[in-house]
Amino acid sequence: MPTATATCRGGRKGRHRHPRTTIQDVADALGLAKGTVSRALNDYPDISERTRLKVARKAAQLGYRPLAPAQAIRTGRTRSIGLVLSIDADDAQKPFLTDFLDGVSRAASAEHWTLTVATAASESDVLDTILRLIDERKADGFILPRTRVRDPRVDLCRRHAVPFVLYGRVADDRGCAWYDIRGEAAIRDAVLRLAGFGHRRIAFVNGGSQYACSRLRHEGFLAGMAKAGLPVQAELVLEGAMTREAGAQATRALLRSGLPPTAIVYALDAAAIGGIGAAAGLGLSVGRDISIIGYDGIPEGALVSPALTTFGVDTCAAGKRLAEILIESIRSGRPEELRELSDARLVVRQSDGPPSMAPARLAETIHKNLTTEEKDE
Amino acid sequence: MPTATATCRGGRKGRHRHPRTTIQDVADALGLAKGTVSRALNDYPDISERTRLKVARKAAQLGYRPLAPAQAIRTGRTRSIGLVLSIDADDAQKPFLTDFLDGVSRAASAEHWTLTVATAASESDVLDTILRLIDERKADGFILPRTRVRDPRVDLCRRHAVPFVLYGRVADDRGCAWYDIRGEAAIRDAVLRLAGFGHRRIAFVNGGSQYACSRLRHEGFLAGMAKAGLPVQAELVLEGAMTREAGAQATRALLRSGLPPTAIVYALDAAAIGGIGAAAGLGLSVGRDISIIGYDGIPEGALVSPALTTFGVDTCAAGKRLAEILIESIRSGRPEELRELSDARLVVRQSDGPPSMAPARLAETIHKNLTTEEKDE
DNA sequence: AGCCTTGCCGAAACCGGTTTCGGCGTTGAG
DNA sequence: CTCAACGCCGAAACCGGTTTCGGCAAGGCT
Repeated sequence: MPTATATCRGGRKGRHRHPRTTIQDVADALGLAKGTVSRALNDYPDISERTRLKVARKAAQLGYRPLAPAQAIRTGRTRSIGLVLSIDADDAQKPFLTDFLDGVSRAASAEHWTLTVATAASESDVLDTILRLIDERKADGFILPRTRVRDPRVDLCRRHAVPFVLYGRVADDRGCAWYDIRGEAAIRDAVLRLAGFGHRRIAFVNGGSQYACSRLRHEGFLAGMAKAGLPVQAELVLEGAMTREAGAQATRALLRSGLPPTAIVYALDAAAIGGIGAAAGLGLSVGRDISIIGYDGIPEGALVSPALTTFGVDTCAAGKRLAEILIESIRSGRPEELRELSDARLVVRQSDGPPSMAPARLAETIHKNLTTEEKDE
Repeated sequence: MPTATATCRGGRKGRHRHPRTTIQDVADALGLAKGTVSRALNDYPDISERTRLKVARKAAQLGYRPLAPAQAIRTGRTRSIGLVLSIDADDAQKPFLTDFLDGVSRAASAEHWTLTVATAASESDVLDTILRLIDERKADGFILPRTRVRDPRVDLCRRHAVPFVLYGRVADDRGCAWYDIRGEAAIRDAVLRLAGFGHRRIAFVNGGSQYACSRLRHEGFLAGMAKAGLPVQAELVLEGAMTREAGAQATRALLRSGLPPTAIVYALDAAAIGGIGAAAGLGLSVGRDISIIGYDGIPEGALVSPALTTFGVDTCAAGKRLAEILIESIRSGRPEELRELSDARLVVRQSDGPPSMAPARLAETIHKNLTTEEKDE
């Protein structure tokens, strides 16, 4: 056995404070070649069981941990999940993030992977950032949240043959792994719940139409109305309300219209919370005069008054599953087999109930409460 | 010039779908040695300005991006910031996280660094995870949030000579870079504000005593009381309330005591929000009968009723500065020179004001509102 | 003119792993 | 008994960069 160990340890550079056991150290300690140790640790079939065990034991004893970048240079794998967030996005994203990251990084850490997070300032910057991470090989694959109907990030990953998993469904999902919540079912159930209360004029305030989920939720609204036997009035379906303020505006528009709805379903809690404020501002008793149901399950919904009835999404679980799916997809190379749907859970609170009056009387009430200036609008 | 380019591109392996321009490609395109190109790109002094420019231009033209792991293997640097979160922590951490991560990853991305996030399930798991990231060289340095008075993570990083920056101050800060908010000043100002309203019995509900910030905030409370010329009653200082529920409990204990305070300062908004609920539950009008001031500036504080007067921390800016400080510290190697303090900003809302009655009468009011069972406790 | 700098670059070692290739000894079949 | 097949491992190439070392040419100095 050569004296390579001694050579390895102190001899090389005076710089390294901590000696770090390398694969060579393990090999020397056993009188094996480092290539053999590598293959033993990576379960190559041409290593005898006896050697494999010896190596595993010695590696553990020496506390050997392979240097991730050194592995990556040859294998291209870093054991890291990429996540690029766009920060200019609506505040709807905010509450979402905490639980989501919690779930993702928890699942990643469980597999001894890490999560690589980068932030982009705009839509095109997101693509640039993903590309940078791909080129620098800082991530083995990506989680793509908030999918759009036609998502350029998907094209980018496909073009570079980089694995990815979608949080949401996309128009063309060939070769895609994805996970999603059945938002359409939740919205449909919201409509049915309201119809069950006796509401007949039910409005829908949707999010941005570029997002895949908005389209599905819209379909869910239509399905619910159809199943309840109610006609859909075009003027009672609004789009693009992603923030509290936008939700408030949409709500005012609906309530001030000729024949207002007695119930409103929102695609996002943020918008619904804005809606509660707007309705209250018009002198209405939310939960009686006007019923409101949201979707998301953000914690603020429990604090607002009256507390928001909503469909809660387990965002943490979603992040967890997405990470697991991505890792599995990278390992197996078969993304199409990894697709999952989950359901939102109804959280009953105080913002909905049977209508206290018919739309016509509601219109009168609202008009009466308007100040003179407001009437001019 | 040799025909290395052709050899490089297609010839090597049939596997690589995307050809990826390597440093060799750039070198070949210019008829230079790859070592020369590397030195040119890294601003070595022995490269002529003319060559440096030629290389920079050609590299940009070819879209060359160095492979991060390949660089790391020699330099030990990955351009990535490590952040290990412990998920068992109190819910006080939750709202904090979103903005914080936003700030950190934004600053990191601006320097073309990335953020590497891992999650740990317990305190000791945090240390293991940091150690794993160090051993695998997945992070060049760490941001250590929520510092404890005596923090084992600091010892770990020191022992392994890994750069780090603290969010918070620590007992022994030799060789530490840190950033912190003057929480003690905020708590002191809260006391002075209440004293200015005419309060004389002021209580303090602190967070966990293991955290460095709790100690400072306690000092701030004492400083405020001293400056206001008020005596500190030991029974009016409570510790360990990090959650809404714990805050509610502490508040009930204070209010049911013989001579209750007319104002309470909380070290955390979460506890303060719990306190608002508890006080309201005892039939008190928060903002009149009992004044409450929090600290943190979490969004829920604006939604609760009455809205919480608090000291808001710009968590996003904190994350941003921490990332910048860490990067700078890694580059310069002089952490001690990188220490910064910032201030929380008073956010006046409705949960505080002049006292409506003296402590003795307040006690009577509270006692009157208690149900029979509650009185038995 | 001769010599010593100095500026600038090529060549090669190196980093710590992974992967390929070939060879040795053993075994089994012919 | 011979030869092929096989199991198992050593040796070396390789990955894509960084860093060291040495040498050539131009320039300054005596």
